[in-house]
Amino acid sequence: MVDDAEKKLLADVGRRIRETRAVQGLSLEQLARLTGISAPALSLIETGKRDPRLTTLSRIADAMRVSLATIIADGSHTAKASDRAPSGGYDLGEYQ
Amino acid sequence: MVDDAEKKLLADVGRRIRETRAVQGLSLEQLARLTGISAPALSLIETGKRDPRLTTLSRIADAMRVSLATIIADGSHTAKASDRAPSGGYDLGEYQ
DNA sequence: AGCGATTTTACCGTAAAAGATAAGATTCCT
DNA sequence: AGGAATCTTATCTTTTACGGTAAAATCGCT
Repeated sequence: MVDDAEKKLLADVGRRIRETRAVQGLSLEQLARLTGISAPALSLIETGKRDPRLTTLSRIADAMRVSLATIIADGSHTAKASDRAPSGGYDLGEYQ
Repeated sequence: MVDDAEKKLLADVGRRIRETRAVQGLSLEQLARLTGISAPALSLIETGKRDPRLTTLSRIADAMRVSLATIIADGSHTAKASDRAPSGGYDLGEYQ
């Protein structure tokens, strides 16, 4: 996680979790009990300082009764799956 | 990761990654070069034997030019975000 | 069957996630 | 201002992801 786009991703996901939690009026302590994830760990995730595992995100989404997609919702290629990034960094080149 | 639903989640996500990779005609070795994730690690993820970090999934999605949502696409509450799980396991009870 | 490519598995080392706990720092009250 | 709840940060321990490498296993091929 040295990358810059990755830091943004973590920050965005964390912000969405925090917003969802706020809407439901849950404290970190309450969400910790519901998920089995400690409050300090949740805090780190919500503030984008930790790179959570897939099942960790899943437990958070489940506890708050929202889809994983709701929490992740990446801004980049968000839907169609048929969009070509014009020149987005990687180039398959000789491979493929 | 002792849970059963979590093992299913990892298996599902792994299967989707493998399918996407197959469609694009990439080998593990090629995807490894594109993502910076080793081929053995990718193999473990695709076979549901590893619980990947968020940025790891993101790098895989980016390399294959698909959205994170495409790869994750949880089956449970998959979209609307306004669906109430009738009694899906957790009960907020006194909290909330 | 045999060969090459691809994939899986095993082992080791490093880094980082996650739990527990405690101590600060904030925020929100009255 | 003072106090309580909430959130953040730090430290320590355990677990696990990840890379590298190498060895098996599997899967086309002709």
